[in-house]
Amino acid sequence: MSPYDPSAFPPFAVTVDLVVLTVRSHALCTLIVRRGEQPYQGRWALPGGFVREGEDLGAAAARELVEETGLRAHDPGDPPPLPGNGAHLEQLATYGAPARDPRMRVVSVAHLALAPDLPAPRAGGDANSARWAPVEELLGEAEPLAFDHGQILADGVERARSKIEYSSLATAFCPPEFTVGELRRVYEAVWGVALDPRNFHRKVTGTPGFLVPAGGTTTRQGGRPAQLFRAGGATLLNPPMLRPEV
Amino acid sequence: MSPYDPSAFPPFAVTVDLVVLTVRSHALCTLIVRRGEQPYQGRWALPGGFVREGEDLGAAAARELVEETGLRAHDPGDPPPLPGNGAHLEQLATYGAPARDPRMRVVSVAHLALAPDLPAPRAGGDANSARWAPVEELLGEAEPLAFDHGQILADGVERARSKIEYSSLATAFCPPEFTVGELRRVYEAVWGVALDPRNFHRKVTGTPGFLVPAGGTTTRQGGRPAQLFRAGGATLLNPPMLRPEV
DNA sequence: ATAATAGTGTCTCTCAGACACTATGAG
DNA sequence: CTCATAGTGTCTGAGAGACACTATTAT
Repeated sequence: MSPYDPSAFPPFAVTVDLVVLTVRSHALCTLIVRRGEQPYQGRWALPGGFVREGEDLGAAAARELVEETGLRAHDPGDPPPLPGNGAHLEQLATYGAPARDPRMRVVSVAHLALAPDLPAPRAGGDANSARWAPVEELLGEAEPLAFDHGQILADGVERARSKIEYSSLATAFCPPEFTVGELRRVYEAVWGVALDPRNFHRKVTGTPGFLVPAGGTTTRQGGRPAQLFRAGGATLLNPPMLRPEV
Repeated sequence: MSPYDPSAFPPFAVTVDLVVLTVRSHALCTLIVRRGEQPYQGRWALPGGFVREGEDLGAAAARELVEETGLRAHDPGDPPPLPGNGAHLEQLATYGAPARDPRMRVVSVAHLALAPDLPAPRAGGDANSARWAPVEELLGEAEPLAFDHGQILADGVERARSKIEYSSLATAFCPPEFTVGELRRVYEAVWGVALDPRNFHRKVTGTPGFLVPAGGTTTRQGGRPAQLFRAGGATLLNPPMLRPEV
């Protein structure tokens, strides 16, 4: 069969939706915006928008990320261009059920972004129209997100949970310089479990290339001053960090 | 920002492309078809086609799979509806670079299918227009696939290679009843390495729920008769099978 | 002083990798 | 017989989990 006949094909709208995850006060949170129009008017939804003509999918996701958060994305392999102001961005999955939008046929290419805590939502500058919400309460049945965004969020959270097992991606949730304890609290928040601080310390400092000493110390967590580290070049964790009770 | 304005959006064509993998005579192979029209006329490409109006993305991929191979797909969680005639099918990634098709804006939702060896290509019944090719030679630079299909194939192969580490997906390459040695040869072909038969045997038979005895034995590999097994209910392998030299 | 967090050392148990050895068929 | 593959047992070393213990700050 020939791949297609360019003169006859059904037209689709293509959008990108973003699952932006961060860790705020010991909880995994995601960015949601309030819909101003029908359908699902007034309901919370994931940020997103059209892919423009001549725009690549990843570029559209990066543009939306800047518009919604001010965060500049960098590709998985590259280091952050501006230290402390970069976010990890990767394609998640594509959602195209025929009736997922009641008005027309829309295919959405969802992307997953991981960011440190710093930025406050600034969609329209209105705190009532955008906020960080704990994923725990969004995935409950109380007030579901618009469209199929609940499913997209669940898929994004599961991707993040599994990927920090075997990669250094958890450092994307941290500021440029961070302590072992802060990194451990990221794992604990994302997985929702408690990890042994001693074993965690031995594991991450003993994996070559995972962490590199940044030189200083900090007491911002209280207690004995902790060494500061930067993310090392190693992107693959072998052997992986083990998620308890799986 | 509002997700979109339904009156003004650039139109896209949406297709599905298939990376169909199987193991033939100790080599990981993929299904390719010869293009009959411009662009890339006469070049080999991945099978694929338009998503129809009112058709879900996964349904379009399953339809293309039946058209190209006669294989019926089943969802990851479910057992094969017809024993021996099912293939694993899952979404891989979406490719939408603006110039990936010179004629118009096409977004392709690539899918990955894993199938046992049995079927012969039957696209148009013409052996010259469809064939199983070892991925090794397709990923070399000799005669690249049309469009960005070389990249799609590489991504699909990498997905398969990593996923059989921590899941029971390798059984999707096997007939409904298979021996431990046949399963081992699947791992060896997909990873391109040699595995110790004794340690492999101990690992897979010692993992609860991975394999269930089917009752009989076979000597189709020569040597001492081997027990036949079916894939068990366990889909997640914990601890995972380790890929050597990583 | 106490509380809090950082960091080290030590024990045990599981498991991967290496490999000797036995079992059972085909020729 | 030989050869091929199936299957079991045993040793060793790496590493995860549990947890005692010390170190260094704030209050």
